[in-house]
Amino acid sequence: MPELPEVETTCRGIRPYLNRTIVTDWIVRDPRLRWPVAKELDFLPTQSILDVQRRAKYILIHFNSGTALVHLGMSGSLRITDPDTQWKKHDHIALTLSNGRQLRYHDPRRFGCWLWAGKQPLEHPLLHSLGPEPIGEDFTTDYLYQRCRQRKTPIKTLIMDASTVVGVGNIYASESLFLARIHPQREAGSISRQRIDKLKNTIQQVLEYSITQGGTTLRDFVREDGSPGYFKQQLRVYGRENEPCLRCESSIQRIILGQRSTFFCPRCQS
DNA sequence: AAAACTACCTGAGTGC
DNA sequence: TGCACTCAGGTAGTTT
Repeated sequence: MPELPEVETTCRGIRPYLNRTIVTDWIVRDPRLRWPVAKELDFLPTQSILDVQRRAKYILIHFNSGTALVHLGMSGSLRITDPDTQWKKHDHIALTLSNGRQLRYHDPRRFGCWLWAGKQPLEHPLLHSLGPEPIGEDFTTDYLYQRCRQRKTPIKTLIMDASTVVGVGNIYASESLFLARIHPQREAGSISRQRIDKLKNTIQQVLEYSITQGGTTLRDFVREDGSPGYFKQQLRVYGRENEPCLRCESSIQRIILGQRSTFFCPRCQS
């Protein structure tokens, strides 16, 4: 499931192939994504690609006339291929480039999107009210502590809310809370500033380390060259229900929180 | 304002 | 082998 490290890995992977190329062809085999693929993208051929950036889990591809917003949803991936590579069942979109390569968008569950955001992409409705990047100077202990004040919501729900901080999905939320030794159901407003400081640091460490591993591959995620990410081997609680805690050997528990599976150690996390 | 919940989608896995 | 069913999850949008 693409979370921030997977999107960052994808961005870094495709950027060298896209920057300073010209779009020679734009192919949409199936426009039915979360929202229909934007019709403005039909004008991409002959345009130059200026840069590829990431904001939250959105990939921003900057062309001369504006920016495309690409989201991988839950099962999306982008690969660099040769144009004559056999299409796979859920390859929905392709962007052919002047360097002879092709960018392929694959998304079995079709929860992703390809939208047009014009010349001021950060003002697009999907981007303008997002919280700070977790790996960036705006995500401070004071900020996170203030966001928690008076909030009765479980801390896991709060850190997964993109208006608080972007990029922390279900996997990394469980992992960060384990490392910070905070119970996922703990009321956000009841946590001390010291533990919030610890949590802010563990969120950053987990995400940064996962990026060095190329992200986490559970099922679908592949890098731009088709290879998996290796952070799965580093997961301490996610997906380990009834397995021993790596710290105290208690049985890892799974609960449902905000409709999502949540893993934690009942002894280490209070 | 905040919290809780829904919808969107397909493949994998399970039980009969 | 096949059918019916559940589960997984990012996040915008709706309801309480």
